[in-house]
Amino acid sequence: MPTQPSRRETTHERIVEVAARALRRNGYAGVGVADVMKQAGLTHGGFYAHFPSRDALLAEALAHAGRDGAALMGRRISQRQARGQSALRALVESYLSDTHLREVEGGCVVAALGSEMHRQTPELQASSAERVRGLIALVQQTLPAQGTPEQAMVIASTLVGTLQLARTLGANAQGRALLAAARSALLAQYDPA
Amino acid sequence: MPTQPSRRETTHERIVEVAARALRRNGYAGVGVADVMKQAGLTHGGFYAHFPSRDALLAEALAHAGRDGAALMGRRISQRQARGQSALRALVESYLSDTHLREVEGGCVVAALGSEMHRQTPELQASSAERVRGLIALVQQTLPAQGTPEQAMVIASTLVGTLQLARTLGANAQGRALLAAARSALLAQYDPA
DNA sequence: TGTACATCAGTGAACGCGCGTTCACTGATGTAC
DNA sequence: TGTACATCAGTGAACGCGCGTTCACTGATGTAC
Repeated sequence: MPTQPSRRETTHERIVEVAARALRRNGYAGVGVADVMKQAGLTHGGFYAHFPSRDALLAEALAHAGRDGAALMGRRISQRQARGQSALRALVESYLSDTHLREVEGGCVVAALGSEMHRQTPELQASSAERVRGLIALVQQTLPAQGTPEQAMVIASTLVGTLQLARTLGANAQGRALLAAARSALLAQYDPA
Repeated sequence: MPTQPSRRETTHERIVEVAARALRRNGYAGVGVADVMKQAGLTHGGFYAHFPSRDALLAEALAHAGRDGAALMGRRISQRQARGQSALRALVESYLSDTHLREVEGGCVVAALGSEMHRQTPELQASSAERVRGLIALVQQTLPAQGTPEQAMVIASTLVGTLQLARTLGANAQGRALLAAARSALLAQYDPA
């Protein structure tokens, strides 16, 4: 059985969770040590008992955000599959939903940080590339057996690009029209049910 | 005939050009007043004779980057069309080229800033949305007459998402494979020549 | 069970640095006569 | 054409502020006996 986490571990985890949300909401530059600590109910002085540097926090937060977003997406896909949707349709409709459009801080980290990823330190870049491969793998899992890796890559790219452009246009008719267009195009091509 | 620009106007333009490149290379947070002025061959003190604030510079730089990227893409598309490619193929192969993968600071501003756009001030957001609509319009122009606005939206989203994910994977085999996958998928579907 | 002590998580003041912004000043350009 | 003056673009020192980081200290938790 797993030993129950110490107070220190609980706090550490809470800081990372807060940072993982701040990272998606505000971007890399928007994650401040004092701010994160305050949101975790602590003072900023204690930070360096948990992390050697702000960069180390970012690395943990990025990995956490990846797991977090994937877990949420996984739950939503399962719900839709339980209602009889194909795996691919469940993914496309979850990812390109109005909910995901608005919910940046709990959503897909690749969509939230896509254009900033290649500007980070080598460590963060490597971890970011891992997040991208994870998203492609998630898409691949929803494809039927004859689905190719190339198809998974293209679908993942379209999902990310659509969500970003829709967020830029805003959570209004324009943004929603963009989501709707991508949903029907993807489903028409890859899920002709 | 156009009056020739004053010294002041020439300098102003030079600052904006430098900022437009810095913006795409480093993101919004990576554009520093002192840095831009230095790259423009000036000292930072003179900045406020040209712009009321750093934000005002960002607004001009964003618009400039949009025109700049579109102009470059336009030239490349024309070159390819002159060699007999269809407009759509020319766009897809230019946008998803290895060159564009590496050339962030002179390339498409929507790809360079996509995930940061919705976090900016209302003025910058509005201008960013304009850049997105501009990209969609550019795609629309390359579609055959029966092409729909929805198709243009989806293609634009795929282009942006693919370029970002490829840049995150790196200018190596992985990144290039992603570009190649999207090129052939888009051409197979929308340009069955 | 109770007492004394060690360990540990967190506090809050202070630091150095970079950045946006301001401003008095300089040197060059242009204009009046 | 030449001189005197006004205008203007750019300089460089200085400012205030926020942020990452450090550190001496406190109060609570746990351990030894």
